[in-house]
Amino acid sequence: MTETLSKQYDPSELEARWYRAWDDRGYFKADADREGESYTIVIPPPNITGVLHMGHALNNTLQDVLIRWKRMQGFNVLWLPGTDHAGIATQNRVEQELRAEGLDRREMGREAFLDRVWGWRDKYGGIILEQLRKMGCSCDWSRTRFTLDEGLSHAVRLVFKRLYDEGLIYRGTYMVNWCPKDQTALSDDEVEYEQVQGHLWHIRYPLADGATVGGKDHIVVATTRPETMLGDTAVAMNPNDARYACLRGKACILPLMDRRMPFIEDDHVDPEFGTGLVKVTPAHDPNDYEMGKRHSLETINILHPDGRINANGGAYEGLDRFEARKRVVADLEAAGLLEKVEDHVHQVGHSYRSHAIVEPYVSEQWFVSMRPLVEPALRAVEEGRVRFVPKSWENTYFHWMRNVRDWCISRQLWWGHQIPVWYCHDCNHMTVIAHDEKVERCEKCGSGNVRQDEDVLDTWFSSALWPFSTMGWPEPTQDLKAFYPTSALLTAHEIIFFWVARMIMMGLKFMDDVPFRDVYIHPMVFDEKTKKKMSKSLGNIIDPIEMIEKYGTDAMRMTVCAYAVKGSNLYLSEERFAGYRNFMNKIWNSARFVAMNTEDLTVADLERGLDPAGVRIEDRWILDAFARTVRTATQSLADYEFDQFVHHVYHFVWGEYCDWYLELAKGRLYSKDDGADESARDSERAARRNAQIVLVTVLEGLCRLTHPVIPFIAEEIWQSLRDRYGAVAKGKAMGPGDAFGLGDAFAAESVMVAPWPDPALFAEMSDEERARMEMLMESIRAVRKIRSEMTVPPSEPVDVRIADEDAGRLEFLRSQAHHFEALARTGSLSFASRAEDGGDAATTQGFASTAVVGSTTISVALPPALLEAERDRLRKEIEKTRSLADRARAKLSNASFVERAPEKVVATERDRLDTAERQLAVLTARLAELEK
RNA sequence: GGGUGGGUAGCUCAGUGGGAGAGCGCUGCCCUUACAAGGCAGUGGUCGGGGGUUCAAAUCCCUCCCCACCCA
Repeated sequence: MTETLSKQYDPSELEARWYRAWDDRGYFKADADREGESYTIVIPPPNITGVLHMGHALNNTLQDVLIRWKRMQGFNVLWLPGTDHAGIATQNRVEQELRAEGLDRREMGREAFLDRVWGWRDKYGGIILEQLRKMGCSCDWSRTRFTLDEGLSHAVRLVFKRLYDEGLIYRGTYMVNWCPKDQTALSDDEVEYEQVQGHLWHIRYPLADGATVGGKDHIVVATTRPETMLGDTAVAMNPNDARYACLRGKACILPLMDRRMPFIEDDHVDPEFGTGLVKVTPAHDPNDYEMGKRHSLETINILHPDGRINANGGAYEGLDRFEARKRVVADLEAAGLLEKVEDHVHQVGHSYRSHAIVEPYVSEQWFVSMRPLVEPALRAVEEGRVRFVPKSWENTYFHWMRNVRDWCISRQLWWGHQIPVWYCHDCNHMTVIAHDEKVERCEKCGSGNVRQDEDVLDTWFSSALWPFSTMGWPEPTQDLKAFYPTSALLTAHEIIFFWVARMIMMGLKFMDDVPFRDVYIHPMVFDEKTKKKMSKSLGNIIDPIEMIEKYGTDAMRMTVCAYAVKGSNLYLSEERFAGYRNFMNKIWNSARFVAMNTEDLTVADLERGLDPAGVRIEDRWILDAFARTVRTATQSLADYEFDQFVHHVYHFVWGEYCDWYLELAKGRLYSKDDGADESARDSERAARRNAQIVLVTVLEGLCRLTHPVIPFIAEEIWQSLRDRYGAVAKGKAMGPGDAFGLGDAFAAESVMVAPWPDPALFAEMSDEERARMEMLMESIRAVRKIRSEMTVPPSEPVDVRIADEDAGRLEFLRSQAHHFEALARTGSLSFASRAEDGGDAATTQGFASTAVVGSTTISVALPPALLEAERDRLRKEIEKTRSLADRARAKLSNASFVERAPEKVVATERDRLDTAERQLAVLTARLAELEK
């Protein structure tokens, strides 16, 4: 498809092209009839009102990484996408539009309004799914679901009916959280508590019938919401509070309302708080509501549903609750009844949707009885049938589950699943049905005088069914059989209560099995500069689409994976994205390098494989490093350690493949086969071919390994390789013992459906050999370091002498002389078997700078002018080495260390001391010479 | 008030009993024919404070301080 890789890495062009190709070829589609183990994820359905933010980008990238990885591993994969109708948010959005047009939903009626919302949804509700495509998400779009789809709505009604029939759903008048702005009830979880700087007003309530306490004719109560006094019906004290024992049986007069109220005694009153006396407002405070029930107090509701004071508020009728507060306080002050006002910081509940202050409000609502559902859901996690990752989130889950109250599920909205209950006006019977037909007659008395409940269900009620309602439940579909329970759920911790816990309950209740095996809780996205959660109102948003346009999708994906550290927040700034765009550029250019240097490499060459005679240590080293990278990186994915996966890949690509292997291979690649005799030319050609084979093999494997995170660039490069080497026979061994599986990989038409790289196909090297390779690299680095510290211009060759008493090491280094020339730009290179001979290198110029690598002494010839600089360098080096030696010596001279520490540790310490002392000897001797 | 997580390099974070690490940033040198979105080399840390256990503590225990989030 792609002939050559373009000079410039241009993400936007190739991303669009590949996404279309994958989609056209049907790679995203799951097949429920396929044999084999399945791997399933259902998407946390984004709201239709949403536009993609960084949290979505993270959430969906991680899901796509897992899905692409498992797909390559051969699992029968399903990633099921969809959206959530988001009752309050969507209704608000459309009402806003209406207001701008001077319209009101109540005037237009329910049906017309719902038409309008559906219209809005058809127009805007799919935006976020389009954005997921742009992110490269490999969802099965043919299975896209919406919580208000007919199938899912039927599931909702059926669940409602079954729970109702079992007595687990009930209707009743209770105190709920009320949002006066949206005029609807909210569940406990939909209330967010924010710290607010408020006041504590101390109010005098006169005692009735001329009574006194402590010489005063009034008592004092403290409150943060003075306007609620309009609904007070008692004053409470602790029964053990001796101070107020004399008030027993007495009464007081409620100011402004002139209401006579009893004193009651209740254990819940804290004698330490405030004056030890509390006003009791049963209609507007949850604690007072309970107290009111215990003492049979009158419950006086003083609020209209929109937050204005109603007729029970006397003179304050019609005022908004906040205006009423001001007026009540002013009037109390005027009457001399305001004892004092204190500043008071407290938590105030706000609606998580409208952000209006929530009122405790008594009304008739529908509830789900939680206790019977909680028990099995708790056990599922306790017994490990559902596993939280990181595990610590289990505590959050347990704590919530053990303290949960019944769930208020009715909402005074129109957009949503209307409650499937018909009330009979004649016999008061409730007819509850699951099918989607209008109920004409009461099922009990047959009366046609029936009316459906106006309200809709909490959006989370339908989300709770998502893992099975999306697969066709209650029908026994093939999808359910193949893909339920799902494998993993990925989400942020903020919806563990809203969603995760409820899915577990509903899954166990209606599917008789958990909805997912793993729950991976990923971090929340924060802004690196402000250290705050990204939010529109703070203006600290990083728009993922903008990042994609600037840096490419792959860079965006890799960035969020790199920072998806377990159990931590994710702090992002734009520079991070640029960093990983640079990484894409790096891979791109390494692929170009490979292409430019393998033009004469043929399919037959690859099939013939490595020529054993020409395999070099660096070839084995890079194959070994790649195998190890595959192992550790794969384990990282299995552990949901996306940051570690990125780290391993990054280090291999940049630090090993590019920085070292490509450089080490250049000598062979650039060699002109114009050698003296035929056999020399042949062996040079074989060596060159080996380097080419290794370059291509590792690059191909890298494409497969990185594909889950950076699918586009991986595919582009992989296809460019396949264009040239796709004909390599399947299962063909690539040389003695080196079956890299290249042919098997290219049997796939896309890297997306190619097999996951198998580290066992790459021969790993022994520890000794690896150490040898590392010694070579360290020696090269030692020369470079001296060059750099002595400011020798890069273009100027330096003469180097390498001395080692270990004949094996010396011989090895001698065999690598060409690498010193290429990577450290050495001029004349000589070898000596005695360390003292190192100084000979000086003969050419004036003196030599010395470095010690293990038992090897490396001497770099330098001009006399640098003599003093070298002395300084040596002194520093000696200082460092000496402190190392001292530390080791101190440990070893400690008798209890030698006695009690494991033998291995002691041996390591001895080695350390030996090495340091040997280095010291060489370095101090050199310094002494130079100081002569 | 209760709970959870955390405090390690300028920044973001790994590291959970045996010589303090990564990426980015920063400094110096270099347009060396894959890549200046680059190369080579380097700087940088009383591992929040104090105490303890241990031959040995960033790591385990106690205590204090600070931050974040959740719950009431």
